[in-house]
This record gives sequence, C-alpha cells and structure tokens, in this order.
Amino acid sequence: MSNGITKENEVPKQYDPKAIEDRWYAYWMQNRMFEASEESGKEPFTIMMPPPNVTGALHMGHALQGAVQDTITRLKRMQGYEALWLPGTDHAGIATQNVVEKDLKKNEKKNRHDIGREAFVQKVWEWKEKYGEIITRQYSKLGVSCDWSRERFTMDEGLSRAVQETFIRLHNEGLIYKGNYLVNWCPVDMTAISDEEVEHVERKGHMWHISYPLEEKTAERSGITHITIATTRPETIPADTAVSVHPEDERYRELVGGEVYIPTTGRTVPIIADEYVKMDYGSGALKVTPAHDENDFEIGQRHSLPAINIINKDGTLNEDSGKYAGMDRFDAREQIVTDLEADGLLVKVEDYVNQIGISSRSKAIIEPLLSDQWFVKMQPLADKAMQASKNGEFRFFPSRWENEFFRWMENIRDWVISRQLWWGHRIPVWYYTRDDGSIDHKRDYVVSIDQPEVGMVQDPDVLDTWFSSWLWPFSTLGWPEKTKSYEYFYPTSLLVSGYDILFFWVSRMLMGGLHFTGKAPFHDVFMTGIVKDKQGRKMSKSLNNGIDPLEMIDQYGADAVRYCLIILCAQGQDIKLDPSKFEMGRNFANKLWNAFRFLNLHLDPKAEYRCERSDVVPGSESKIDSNRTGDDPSSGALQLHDQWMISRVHQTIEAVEEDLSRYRLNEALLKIYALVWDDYCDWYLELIKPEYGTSMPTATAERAVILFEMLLKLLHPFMPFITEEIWQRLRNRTADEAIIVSEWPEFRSELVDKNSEKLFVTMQQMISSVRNIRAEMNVPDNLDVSIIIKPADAETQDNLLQHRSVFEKMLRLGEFTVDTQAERPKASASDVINGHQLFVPLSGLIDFEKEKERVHKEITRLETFLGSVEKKLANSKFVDNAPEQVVQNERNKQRDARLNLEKMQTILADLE
RNA sequence: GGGUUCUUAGCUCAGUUGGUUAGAGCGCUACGUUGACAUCGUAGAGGUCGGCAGUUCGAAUCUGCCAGAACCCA
Repeated sequence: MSNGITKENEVPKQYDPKAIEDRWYAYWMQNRMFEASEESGKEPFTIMMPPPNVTGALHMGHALQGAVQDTITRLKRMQGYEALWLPGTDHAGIATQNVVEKDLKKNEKKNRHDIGREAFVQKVWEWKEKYGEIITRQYSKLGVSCDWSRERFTMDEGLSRAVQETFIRLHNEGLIYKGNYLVNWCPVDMTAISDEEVEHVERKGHMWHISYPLEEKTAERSGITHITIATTRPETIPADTAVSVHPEDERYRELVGGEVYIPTTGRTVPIIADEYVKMDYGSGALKVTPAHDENDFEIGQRHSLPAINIINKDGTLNEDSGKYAGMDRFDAREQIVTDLEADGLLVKVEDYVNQIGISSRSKAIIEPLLSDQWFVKMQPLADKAMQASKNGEFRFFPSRWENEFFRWMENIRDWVISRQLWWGHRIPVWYYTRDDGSIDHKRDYVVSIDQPEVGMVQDPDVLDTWFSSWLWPFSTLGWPEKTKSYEYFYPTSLLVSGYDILFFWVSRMLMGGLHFTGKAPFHDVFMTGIVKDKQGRKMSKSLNNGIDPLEMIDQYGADAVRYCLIILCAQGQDIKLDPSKFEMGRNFANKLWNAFRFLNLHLDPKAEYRCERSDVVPGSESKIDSNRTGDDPSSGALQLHDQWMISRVHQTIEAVEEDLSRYRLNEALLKIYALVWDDYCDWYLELIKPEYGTSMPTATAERAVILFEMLLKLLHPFMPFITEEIWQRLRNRTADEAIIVSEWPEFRSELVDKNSEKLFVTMQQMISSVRNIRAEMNVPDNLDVSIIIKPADAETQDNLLQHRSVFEKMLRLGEFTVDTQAERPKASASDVINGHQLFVPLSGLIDFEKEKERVHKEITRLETFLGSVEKKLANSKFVDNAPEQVVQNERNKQRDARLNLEKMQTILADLE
C-alpha cells in the first residue's frame, strides 16, 4: 500500500492530525506491522491488554493505559524484540446482561423470563456481534499497535474451554466447594456478588432500642422483666434466633441461659454469652440474626443456633416473617417500628450513621443472604502467590503495591464464583432429576463439561466474570493446549493496570497463573494512577464529569492526547485532568511539525540526502569520522554545534533507556521534549539556518536530517502518528523502512563529548547574557550591538574567535572582539560568565543607574551563594566526612564564584 | 479502628540511592510578527519545599509528632 505522500504535497503551516492519523493506522494495519510471530527467532516481549468490557465505551483510564502499553510495545519492537500486545474484550456478565435486558424492555416490552434463557443468551450474542467492536475501534483511534489478528473475547470457545478446565481441575483438587453460606446478595441484579464487588458507604440511619420481654421463668429468676437490645435493622427481628451478651457483663450474668420473647413473633430464643458483643456499645445486648448478618452468622455457628431466612431474593419479606410477608424490606422496617411502638416496646430512637454495603454495579443495598453457592478456597492459591513474590518471580512498579498485595493475600477469603445470571460461562456441574423434573439433591452432582447422562440437568448458574479473566494471560494464547504461541509468548513480560483492580484482577491472575501454569503470568506489573477530574473526583457517568478521549483526540490529535497522559503519569500518582492540558501535546506536535517544515524548505527535494544516508552523523550508523572539526560549513566537517547536538542526543538516549526500564515514562518523555524543543529547535536549527537568499550546504542539511531522524525515533513510541508522517516525508521509504519497524538509536558513550558541551554551554550563556542586557537597556530590536569578550584564558580566546559565527547567528551583532587584554569601554554594560568578562558597549543607550543596579544585584547574588559555599568548606566535619567528589565540587564552586565576584566588583567600582 | 498516598511557584505537577544556585507546563510582566512555528520567539518576575522537633558535616528527600486532603480495608 502506498503511504499516500508525494513530494508535491503541501506542508501546511499548522500540523493537522486529522489529515494523517487514520491514514497511518490503515498503513500499519495493511502492512501487518502490529502482528507478532512465533517464528522470528527474536526474543519475545509480551503484554496482554486488560480486556475492556464489551459493553463499554473508551474512557480516559483506557486511554492512559493504552498509551503506556503502546509506548512500551513500540519501544520493544524497535529494540528488536518480537513484540506482542494482545488485545481483547471481556464479556462482563452483569453489565452486559443489564444492557440487553434494558434493550429488550425498551424495544419488545419484555423481560428475559418472557423469552426464556436460550433466546435471551442468543440476543446477548447478537448484541455483542453488533456493538462489541465499538470499543476496539475506539481504541484504534489512539494509535495502539496491538495485534488485532490475535484478538480474544472471554467467551470465545478456547477461553471457555480454559474456564471449564480450571473449574474441573480446582474441583478435583478440593479447592472448589458448594455450600449454603451467607453471601452478598444484590436484590436488583438478583445475584450473589463477591466481597470485592461490594462498596462500603456511610448512610444516615437510626439506632432503635427495643425492649425484648423475658420469658417468665427467666424473669422470675433474675427479677428483671425486659432486656433492651439496639439494632439498626429492626426488620430482621422476626429472624432472631438468640440474644447475646458479653460473658463478663455483670448486668446480664443472671440472664444467660434463660430465654427471651422475640417481638412480633411470640417465639422464645435463648440468651447466650459471646465475646463478640461489645459491652459499651448500645445496650450491651445484641439480637442475633444468623441468616441476615455476617457476624451473627458466625455467632450462630459457634452456638449452633438455627438460621431463619425471612428475606426473599427480591428484597421482600417471606412467610417466615409472619404478617410482614410480601413487604419490601425497608417498608417492613417502618411497619415493625410502628408495631413495636404500639406495643410499648420501643425504648428510644437515635440518629446513627452506619456503614452499609452497596453493589458496586447496581448501587443497591446489599442483603446478606443465605444461599447455595460455589466457592473457591483461596488460601492455598494465595500462599503460592506470596511465595512467588518473595522469590522475586514478579515485581510491582511502584514497589509499594507489593505491600498492598500482601495485605490482601494475607487476609484472603474464599471467593464466591457462582452468579445467578444467564450471560456467562455455565458452571460445568450436572444434577440428577426426579420424575417430576426437579433436581434430586439427595444424589451427588457430577462435574463434567458435557451432559454425563440423559436426563441430567446442568447447574443453572454461571461463573463470575473474573473467573475467566484471571486466566487471561494464558487462555488467550491457547492454554490448556500447549500451543506454539503459549510456549513462545508465555509467561508475559509486563502487565499495565490501574490499582483499582489490583484485588479483582491482578492478584487473581497471579494466583491463577502460578497455580495453573506454574509460572507467574508476568514479570513486571506497572500500576498506573487513576484519571480523575480537575477537582480530583473519579470520573463517572453519574457525576457526568468524564472527559471523552475520542473528543479530545478529535480536537487535539491522538499524539497530543498520548503526550499529555504520559507526561502527567508520574509513578502511579492519580492524574487530575483538565481538557486544556492537551494543549501542551498539541503545541509540541506543532513545534515538531514546524521543525520539519523548516528542514523541508531548505532541503533540495532531489538531493542525495533524500535517499538513505547515515554515515555523516556519528552514531547514527556505523561509519564515523568525529575528528573532522572546523568552522567552515561548506567543508563538510563537523562543527561545534554538531558535536554538541550529537552529544546531547546520545546522553538523552542513555537517560531515556534508563527511565523506560523503570517505567518512568514521564521522565523519559520530558527529556525528549527538551531535546527537541530547547536543544534542536531553539539552538541547533537557528545555527544552521542559512542567510536569507542562500541555500543550505549539503553536508549541513544531511546532518540536520539525520539528527532529526534520531529525535523522531526517540519520540515514535510516544507519538507514533506525527513521527511516521514526518519520517516518510523526509525521504522516500518503502514499507520495510517505516519508522514503526526501524531500529531504536544505539547509545554510544564515546560520542558524549563533554568538552564541546562545556564550550557550547558557555557560549549559550554569553548569548543569553547579551540578550538580557539588550532587554534591560531597551536596545531597539533592529540595532546591531557590538560585544567585547575578555576571556580568562588564551584557549577560550581561540575557541570563541573560531566560533564567531555562533554569535552572529544568535545575536544582532556588530563588532565582535575577543581579547584577553581587552579593556572595558566606559559606556558599556557588563557581565561575567565562568570567569570570562563580557562587555556590551552602549554609548547613548546605557542607563548607568540601571547598570549599577544590575551589577549590584548580581554581586549580591554571588555573595550569598559564595557565603553558603564557604560556610560548608569552613566546617571541618564537612570536609572530613563528605565524599571527596562532593567536597571537590564545593571547592570548584567557591573558586568560580570568587573569580566572578571579583570581576563584578571591579566593574562596579569602575562604574562609580 | 487498621493501612496507603499526598501537601513544593498564582494553578497543575516533576524532583531516583540525602550533596542541584529546587525544575517543567500553564498563567503573569515587558518586548517582538514579511523570518520553520503567535499552537511562536527573547528576556523577566515568582518558592524559608504544610508545621514542629530529631538524625546527619549536610534534609524538599530519612525518622517522630501535629495539621489538612484523598483512597483502600474492616
């Protein structure tokens, strides 16, 4: 496929991302540049994309993590790894089922029960086929280089097979069990959910103090008629099966072993003693409702109490609640309170803020409910994961997440994996039936993928969505089959995830991976922060404070969005995002674009450097001649600014590699940004800019292009679109030569040239100083100004004279005098840079008072600085204890500052 | 109640194993547009690094306490 660029294409003044982004994405796709192969013989590098919900829309969290993963993937690809980034989506049980149910209700005015399970599941699949690709298409807009040919869905046949396999395996190992336990029940979604899916919130409520009449014999024995209990949930009174007090509570000692009447029911229940009860809380007496409270459930177990379930799965009360049957649990609460009051049993009501559990999905108040569910025993899996962590089999970045991981692992509880839904992986368990078709619970169930015997029925429940996603790193590669992909790409190299799903997903993947494959599923885990709004609130639909990444891409360009997200993503801190922040990415892209425009304007379209040449800049390829130095641009020899720029580029390569190896993407990008903007654009390009009407020497142009290409390569993983566009416009390239598949620049320490840098930086400082003087003295912009430099040594004198052209390019320069014997002209402004004196003669323009003030200010600054340095050096403890290097550093500072100060003082004396 | 993180320029944030004359972007001030780029350039102003104490020759960085903010778990 053609890359769509011709030399005749106009180069617009402003960069327009829309004009190019889709074109390059299509080009990369059609040339199959994202696809990874098991056959290349290269070292693999693998990232599994956290699968977004198939129902979802792309949000900023996806965009951030997508940008991070793509940057690393592109880097590794350029560094010669066989880079696989495998994408996919998650079937998201409850969320998807809800969406389709809503759709069904809206369009056909039916609920799922009206059309039946098979037809409903069919509808969900249809919905998935129709809308399921929205999010992946949205992802593409970001420029993600994931291998779409390997895209997976958690309900694909292969992945479903992996789910069944693991269920059976865990069951055979005794790690899956079925039981009647108290679970978190969501009355809206009508399913059990796991502890991790419950959020705890504070709600204003009441504490009701209720008087329970003692059974007659107990009353007689103790001389008390009633015992007061405190509760926040009076509607559960009909389910009470005991009243408990603390064993050491003197007030109630006589009552323990006795009985009490449960209001509204007339039943009597025992009074027991249990250490769980807090004596100073409420009245010190607790009603025990094992079927509707977790702590009460445990007390019930300890004391062998019965559990009476009075709440239906839809949140209404059942027949066992007596006259409240059929009422909603919250209506029943009010009614019971009214009835108690009428009976004179309500002692008092207090306002009370209580912690309640709500479903993280439906936001409905969770009802602890006894039901038959399937569980996974987690402790043995957690032990393996903790051991692997201690062995260093995987690492968290930043490392503090390892502590969080351990904290959760150490207190891990069994995992409820059954869900009372229709959309998901059906539990591979079969039951015998009676003649009437009902399940025969007296006979053992059979665990099997296929129906074991005619007439047996499958468990109606499906598995928690996370029960398939915890297998994601290997099920996507074909496991449990020993496929080539699995053998080659597993275990994976890196996982990028937000810390909000550390427990839900990351930890479970580690446990699952270690248990099922014997290996940690990834070596590195990079936990990103969470993208929040300007005020630091989590972005949510209900707050309507989300920033749509697609809108931002449309407005600023994908590269700008990526730039912004990466630069703000520091070491896992949350990102407070405001749309205006994307401007910095857009501006940077525009800067880069205009650097290209500049080169393009001065480059001869037919010249040799439009073909591949890379031997004219040291380090860009192999052949170098770094000894050729001169100041004649036409000679083709390297000049000072070339050596300085080459040195800066190589320093940056080294620093960027170091930063990226530790996932400090923001640091790396900031360094590249500074290299491009401050070094290349502000200085290098200005210095090679030809005089008006003259053309750029070929050697200069070649070097500028090659250096620019190195910058483009460094930037490509972060900003893929613009770098590819410019790369392809600079020269004629075939698909094999696209920047996406180019080689990452090689760092070469011998090209870091400290001497050239030092000289160049001194010259930069001199130029800045002259500009400052011009501004301070209000020198008109179109006026040439002469400068006189009195260098501290003869070598600098030679160097500066040799590089006179640098001053000419960067200043409106008149006379240029460099002389170790120079004298300060009377009417001049002065400065001292690294011991070299600088005079700017300004007869008629100089304001002597202002100049005195300027010089005086500099002297004050130097004195303060020198004072602090000398204080350190006067301290013998410092000189004795600090490392030699540090002391030497201070001595150098002292020497330089003294030299500069002395000269400034002479100047000031001269002025007065 | 237990834990984690944060507090640095007007705003948003970087700052690695303690040694920098504490940085960036935005904003602000002055000047500048026939110039690669006003999505720009040049120059500049702006910080006792939340407070107090300690460790150290030396603290934005380590420790303790206090104040404030956010999050996680119970």
